[in-house]
Amino acid sequence: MRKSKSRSVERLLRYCEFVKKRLEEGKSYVFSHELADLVGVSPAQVRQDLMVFKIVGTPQKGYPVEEFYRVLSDHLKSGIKTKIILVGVGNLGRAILSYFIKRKPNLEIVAAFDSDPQKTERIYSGTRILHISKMNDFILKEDIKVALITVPADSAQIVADQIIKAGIKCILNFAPVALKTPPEVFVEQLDITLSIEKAAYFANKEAQ
Amino acid sequence: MRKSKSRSVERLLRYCEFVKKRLEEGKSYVFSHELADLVGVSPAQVRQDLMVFKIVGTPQKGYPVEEFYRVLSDHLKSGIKTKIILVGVGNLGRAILSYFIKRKPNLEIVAAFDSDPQKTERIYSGTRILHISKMNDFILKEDIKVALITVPADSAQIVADQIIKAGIKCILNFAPVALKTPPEVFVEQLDITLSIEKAAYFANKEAQ
DNA sequence: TAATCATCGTTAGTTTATTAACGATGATAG
DNA sequence: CTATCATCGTTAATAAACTAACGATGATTA
Repeated sequence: MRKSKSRSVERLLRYCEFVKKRLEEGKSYVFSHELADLVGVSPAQVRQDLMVFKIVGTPQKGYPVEEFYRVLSDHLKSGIKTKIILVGVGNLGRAILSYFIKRKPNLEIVAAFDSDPQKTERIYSGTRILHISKMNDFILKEDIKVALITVPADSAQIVADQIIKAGIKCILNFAPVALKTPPEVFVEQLDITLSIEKAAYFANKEAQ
Repeated sequence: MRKSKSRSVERLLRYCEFVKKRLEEGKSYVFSHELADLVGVSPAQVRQDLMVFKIVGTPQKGYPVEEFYRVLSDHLKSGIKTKIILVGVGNLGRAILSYFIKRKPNLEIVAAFDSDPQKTERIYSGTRILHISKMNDFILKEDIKVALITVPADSAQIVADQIIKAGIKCILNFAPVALKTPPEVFVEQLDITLSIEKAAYFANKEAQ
């Protein structure tokens, strides 16, 4: 899948949340440089992002918050709640389950899966944990499109192949391997340990 | 800080780990396309990464694993264990503490900090949790250079300013705001919720 | 020995992402 | 009323990240 708009989508999601807050505060306008500060890019980048959506601002006033929010939330949020599954209830999987629960109203982790029978058929942080043998059916019946992979590195590709065959279209991969997937599947890599290692690397380099 | 080498550092860390495994398996050589598959780039990119370190391979055989590992680990890992602190012991902070513990032998989260006295002066997942008022001294005395920020969005900047003043050089920011920092400080943004939202966005777009 | 071929090192080119620049606008102040 | 000026929309330029391409190498096979 084209990652082309990937970064801009991140920004748009942030803009949207920020502008919603503005709206609730009763403010009518917002400037590009305020949004730029929020997400850490130049005002030019913000204006470019908004250009695509024909959100027009006026100099001296900025962008009208109400229209801004309406247009963006229309584009970004589908009316329905997006159902998500998590695969791999190890340390990281549990960490994410306990962190993410009810964090966003229109996103829900509806089930988690693991191959270890000791971990399954119970509830963790409000989420059902089922045996991996039930995963295919679940994805199909519940029409799940988004999955978080939190299995060890050497199982990640196997899991990915399996869930893609079952109908998953978007994967957040927390395992430290690159997944081979068909081009229409969106994959985002998110390796916390690697990020920490990288930070440590820069810290030690600076020191010299 | 120049993010220039940031992505290549990620790859080098992965190469290093992979090559170490190869070494333990008793294999003598590794090909660029094997490393490319591992990290999800082209073999050309891998060869370019290695060029910088003068790691030379031979056609038909590939790169010599032993020299490869020696050169890279020399460059990437400092001999000493890197000490890390975590600021903000909410859901996310606890999640990371419980996940990360003893994951990498030369990285250690040596303490966590929070402003809530109810959470402090105890141990969570093997990590001491101290009151935030002790943070400055701790950073100075223990010579900490790396910090994970897991506080809510509206406190993140305040925390960042404070720890940078105390001597922190590298920040992993899990809060959903861009931090304003001096150019010599390395900041990595890591917003799990945002990534999930983004995946949900693509899932819903695909559906149409 | 000679031909083949996978892979190497390196340079050039492409794509993606972001910033710079600049004329246009229209609110505000003199 | 006019001048000023912050900000807008848009295009051009720059920077970063990655891939393509190609001659060179040297192991393998005929």
